[in-house]
Amino acid sequence: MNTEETTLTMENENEISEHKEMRIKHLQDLKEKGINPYGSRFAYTHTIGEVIEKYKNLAESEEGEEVLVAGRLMALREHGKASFGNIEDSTGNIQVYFKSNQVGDENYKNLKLVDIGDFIGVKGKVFRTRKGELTIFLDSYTFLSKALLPPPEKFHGLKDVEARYRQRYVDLLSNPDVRSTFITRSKIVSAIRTLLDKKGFIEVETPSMNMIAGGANARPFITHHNALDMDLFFRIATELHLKRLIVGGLDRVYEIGRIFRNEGIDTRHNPEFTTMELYWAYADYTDMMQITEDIFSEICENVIGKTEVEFEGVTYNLKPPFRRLTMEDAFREYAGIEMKKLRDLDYAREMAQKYKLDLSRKEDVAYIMDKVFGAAVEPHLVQPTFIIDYPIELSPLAKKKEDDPTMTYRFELFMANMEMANAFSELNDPEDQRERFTSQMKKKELFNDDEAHPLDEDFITALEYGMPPTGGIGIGIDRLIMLVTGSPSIRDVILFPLMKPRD
RNA sequence: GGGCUAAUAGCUCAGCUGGUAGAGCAGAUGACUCUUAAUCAUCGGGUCGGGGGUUCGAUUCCCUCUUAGCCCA
Repeated sequence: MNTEETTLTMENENEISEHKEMRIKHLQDLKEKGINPYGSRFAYTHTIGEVIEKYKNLAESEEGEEVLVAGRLMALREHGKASFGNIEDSTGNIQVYFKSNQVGDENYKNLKLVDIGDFIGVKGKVFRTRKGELTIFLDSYTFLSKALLPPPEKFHGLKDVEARYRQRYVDLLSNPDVRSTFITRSKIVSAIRTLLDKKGFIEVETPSMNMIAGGANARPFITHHNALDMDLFFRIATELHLKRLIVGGLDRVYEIGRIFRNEGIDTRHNPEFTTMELYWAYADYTDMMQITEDIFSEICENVIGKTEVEFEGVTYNLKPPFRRLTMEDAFREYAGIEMKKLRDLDYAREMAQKYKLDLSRKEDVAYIMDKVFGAAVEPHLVQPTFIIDYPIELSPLAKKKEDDPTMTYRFELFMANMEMANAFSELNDPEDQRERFTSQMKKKELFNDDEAHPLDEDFITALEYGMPPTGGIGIGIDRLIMLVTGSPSIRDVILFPLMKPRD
């Protein structure tokens, strides 16, 4: 397609903005001059960050070596026959100095065809201006790519929340803080891997699409395989496959994986999110508390250099040990409720009413207990707290307690009123597991509960081959990142959060 | 699911009790060879989220839809 056709297509599609029109004109002018606006490989000698680091002590009288640097032009200040600009790459932002009698008259005139947002490659010596700004004194510059659309306002950046999520590329290119959040995200995930690898765990990958979506109580997404003419479910957890691997003799495994839950969207929920699940043979849930403390504190220490994080105006201390509180004690301490009495349906209903809970869908005692806990206790769980020992009905995959078969060896970690982790001593008795699944199925029938755990026959078969006693944990990675980066919404830590289409 | 709020130039935002819109940045043209939110002069840029209603007249008032944010369940 030649230039004229390109322009026509663009103009026909929608009304073209003044800015875009001008930039297309610059593009054409460049082509007419025989300059390719979309260049190719540029062999830079330094990243911008490297130049800044290398010459941070350069004195005003000194002159550095010649460097080649590439980046996006973020600002241009013209002064007749000399101009200052700023170019930026992922490592930093540096000033460049175009001077007519240095780059040559023709090249200097072509600067008119450079727009803010364009990518250029530059060559020149590093020096420091009279005002002390580290600057590259350009001998030449090259066009690397044209930006047909202008970047957002240089001072405020892109503020519109909706636009930031929908067009994350614009958000990223104009807001350095946003880039920094996602770089931190990457560092956190990487630090988790390093820590677990050091502890002898191996990272594995298990299927995202399955015939059965198990490992949690949640509604799955459904998809369809055409060649097999078969419906499949996207995973809602990685648990059941990872435990199969424990059966198979991989004694320490983890997976950092995307999971999908067909539920509402708010500041703490995105339909797809990332969990780290870990299973450790011959360990139990007390070991899981230990490793949770290790992960949270070490990750903080490694990534932000301290074990205190600021989130929504509150300082959280992630230095171990975290407080440990049984669910029973938590009910008593924060709500004055005797948990055992909640097993009485009338009393449970009474409490549900007290906390104005909607019971239209499910009426079973365990469900109410869970909801009452959420309403009466969770708001009090600010600093990191392990809530220990959960009722058996809420924990179909956890081992029951030896001294109380109505309870399981399970804990959840709460912090900032968010559930951050969920762990248990894994149920490894296949007969017990079958009973748990069966009672979940009954719940499904009785209460039309579409979040009840499905029966996974193959998983029971795996347990029949024998699974060692095992401790397992799942950690919500997105929420961990929210905490560490101080991001109030999960959408701030997911690059491309799910958005409803416009219109 | 319910309530509240928001949507105005490419971006950030003003716009009073209704009289068809302004600024800054960005852009164009010109001046300027050490500026850095450069400066100065001139100029262009808007289906005021979509649809409907009230009115002589609606960005403004009413209804409705869409999207987003916050709070509640």
